[in-house]
Amino acid sequence: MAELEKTYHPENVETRRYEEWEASGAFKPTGNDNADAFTIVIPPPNVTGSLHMGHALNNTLQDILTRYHRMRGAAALWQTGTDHAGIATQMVVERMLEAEGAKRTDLGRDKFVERVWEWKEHSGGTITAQLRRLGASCDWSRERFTMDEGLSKAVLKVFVDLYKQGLIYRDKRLVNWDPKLLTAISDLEVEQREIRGKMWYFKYPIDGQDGQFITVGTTRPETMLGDTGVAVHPDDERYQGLIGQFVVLPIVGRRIPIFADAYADPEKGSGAVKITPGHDFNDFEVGKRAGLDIINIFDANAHLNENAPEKYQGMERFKAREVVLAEMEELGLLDRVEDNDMTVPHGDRSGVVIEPWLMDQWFVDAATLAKPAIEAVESGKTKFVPKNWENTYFEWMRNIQPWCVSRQLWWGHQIPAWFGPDGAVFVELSEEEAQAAAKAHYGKDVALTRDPDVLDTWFSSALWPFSTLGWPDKTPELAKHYPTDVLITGFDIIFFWVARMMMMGLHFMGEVPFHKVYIHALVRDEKGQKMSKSKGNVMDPLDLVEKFGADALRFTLTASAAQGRDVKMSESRVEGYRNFCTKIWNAARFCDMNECRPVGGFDPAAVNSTLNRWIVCKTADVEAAMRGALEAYRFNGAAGALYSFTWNTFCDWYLEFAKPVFSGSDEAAKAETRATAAWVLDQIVILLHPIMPFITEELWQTRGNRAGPLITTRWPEYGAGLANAAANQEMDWVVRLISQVRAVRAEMNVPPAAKIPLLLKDAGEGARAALETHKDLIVRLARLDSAELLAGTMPQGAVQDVLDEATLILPIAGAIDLGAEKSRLEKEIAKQDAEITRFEKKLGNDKFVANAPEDVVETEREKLADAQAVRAKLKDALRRLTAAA
RNA sequence: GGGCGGUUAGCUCAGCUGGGAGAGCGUCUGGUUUACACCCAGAAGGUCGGGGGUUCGAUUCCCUCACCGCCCACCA
Repeated sequence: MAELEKTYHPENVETRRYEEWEASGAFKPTGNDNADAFTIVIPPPNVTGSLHMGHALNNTLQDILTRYHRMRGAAALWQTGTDHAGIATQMVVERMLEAEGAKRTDLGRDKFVERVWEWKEHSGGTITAQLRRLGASCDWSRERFTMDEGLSKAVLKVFVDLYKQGLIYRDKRLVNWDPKLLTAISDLEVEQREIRGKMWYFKYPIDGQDGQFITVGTTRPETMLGDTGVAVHPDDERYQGLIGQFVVLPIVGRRIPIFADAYADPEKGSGAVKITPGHDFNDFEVGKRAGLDIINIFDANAHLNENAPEKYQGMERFKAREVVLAEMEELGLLDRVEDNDMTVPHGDRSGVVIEPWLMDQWFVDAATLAKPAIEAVESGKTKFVPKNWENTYFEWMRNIQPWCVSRQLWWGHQIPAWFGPDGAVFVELSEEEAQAAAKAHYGKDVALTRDPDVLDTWFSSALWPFSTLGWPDKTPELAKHYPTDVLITGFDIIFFWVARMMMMGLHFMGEVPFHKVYIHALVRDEKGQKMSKSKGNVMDPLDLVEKFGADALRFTLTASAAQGRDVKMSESRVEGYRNFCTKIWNAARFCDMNECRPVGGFDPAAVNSTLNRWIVCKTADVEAAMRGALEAYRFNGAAGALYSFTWNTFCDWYLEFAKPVFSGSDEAAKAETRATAAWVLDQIVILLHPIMPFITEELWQTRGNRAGPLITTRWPEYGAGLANAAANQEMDWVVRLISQVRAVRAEMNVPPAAKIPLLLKDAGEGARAALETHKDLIVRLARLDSAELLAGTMPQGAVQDVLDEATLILPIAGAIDLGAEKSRLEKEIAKQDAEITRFEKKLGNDKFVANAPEDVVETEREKLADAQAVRAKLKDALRRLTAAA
């Protein structure tokens, strides 16, 4: 056994252990061919990205589940890869070109895309290296990229199939146009920002009635150049006489109708509203109803185009606003100005104001695809954890809009659509097939032009759970690992990603892509602020890894990951869990020093001493707690149970009690305690491994001759031992432990209720020496009267078990208020009475027995029997207590 | 306008099915005893946001108010 250093140094361990794991193929799901599959697909990080705290949390949780299920014997696959991140990546490379004094358009499409690939090869691996540093045990041999050959094939097939099924179509409608990035974006990529703006009221002269005006309000004066009508509410008394008349649009001189439409709200503004169908989503609908002209006044850069009066042509939109206002004022047509709080759409990548712009784009019929995806969650085929996110999902899915999937970018999957000379479109898997289709259509070969647009990045992400497993080919991986077990992600991409994977998975695979969706919260700084570069409060997970080790960071994130709560990170907490690593390390050192070595064939159920029986029982408890917590996705619960068991139960109590045994002369007790201590430490190492893989692997391998590394050690063999250990424990250990405590006290001349300072003052020489030697333990013993024991150190659910033994414990401990105990017992009995009545009533209800599922009824019967048994025990205890008193 | 979440010790937060008010950090006291000062022992500190209800019993369930945060929609 190698001698352990005094403190644990993660920097000497983590990278080395990780490389060993990866090189040995430990991350591949090949451990057990007959095993059940356990599958997680990673939310593919942007290839341009670097690891932030959200990634660290997200991937730690995935790794915990993967390692946990792998150790439990599953063929665990954590499918990894990265996303091509269309706009983000294109922007990065464009900025690089700018620095070289070049422009994307100078290079041309092919050369540019080549540059992006080059960039990806050189710099795209940052995030995957960082994930390794964190300890992520994903199967790198299966790493995919959304633009690699296989995934691109999947994208093409999905697009073509959906097109031929009528679920993708080309349409001319208003889209969100980003005038900086020069592309359309989807509704989700539009971010509404609060702006303190103004409302300007314009007077529009009525045609043919000098001096008569109708006043309209607007927050965007420049759009008046594209007005083609003025709407008033059909019932609005004020304007009845004007309906059907015309106004002469100032500056432009266009004659446009005043018409009735319920869209105009008499309560708002002047009650009359200018209609600009070309540049406002609502106005577009109103204009369509009223048959208004649609005039587009902007070019792609949101500068005024040839449809605007000459002096405005080429003018930038906000400049045009000023000029319009000045001109209107000069004309005496600016009625008034008011402050107006409003939200203005901005591009989430570019940050500029989004312009509604009329153009041809490709759309996915999301409403049709959403139906089965809604049903799957309604029926529980896919469940969200925490469940309340299902509301968010339903809300969005039930009101889903067509998804604009075409982007005017160069980096991405180019849309497989070709146009003929007359604009007819041919959507096929390849140019050859498109040519063939065109020939069939035209009766001759024609020149085709491919649509230059690419697909929204999220289009390929939507296929991730099956495309990464080989689809459209029928691979063994696809058969074994789809549907995946659980998706772990943040709430911010429920719409972008989760919902779309549900739609695509159900449509193309006929099954949900995952059975569970675990939604974790955002990682914030310690004050609860969202981390952002501009606030300067960003914590780099890699800095924390450097400083405290990956295990400490992982444990911190895990312990903070309470359901439905934001995770607040603070360095002091990471430091605390670094200390926890040291604590474990030193417990192992202590065990080594005392020759506690793993004993082959050790049977935890066969130990004899009270101390050892107790710790074995507690170990079984913590294993059950950890397993239960993980299976309910209560990561913090698992971390908390292991933390307090390791530190408080094992180190503070068990090892302290073990010291007198080790220094004593009872060789048999010594041997058993050594073996037990070694076994418990092994259990701690095993149980902690999913959360803290590095230190546990290091301890596992340095603390004895092992058949293999911990990561590939299978858990069930240990789990069986634990179940056995728990089952064979007698429940009188509390009493026996108290007896032992009393014996130790007696040996040391320590009166049970003594206070330490008093003892020090009054103790005789022998006692003083004992006190000096064993002070910490004695302080603990002094604290450990039966009340403490009752409250703190019992196995779970033990209140009632101990009450059963109350009459035995009470006289021994002698420190308990008998009256209080009596009333407590009486209360417990009353509670059981109530329970019994409730169950009896329920089981006496014929309708319930007849209609409820059998197992439910059976459970109720069991509960009744339990309650009756507990009540009998309580009664007995009460009787004995009364007798004793 | 619709929806979701939060309000527990000085700070950051746990508290799963109603019965003990908790952890870490910080503060104070005492300790370097051969696992650990990244430690040990001990202490102080909370009317679990306000009010009402259900219950033998509410931090926990229901209603309501206040404040904070987030998401969606709308915005002439």
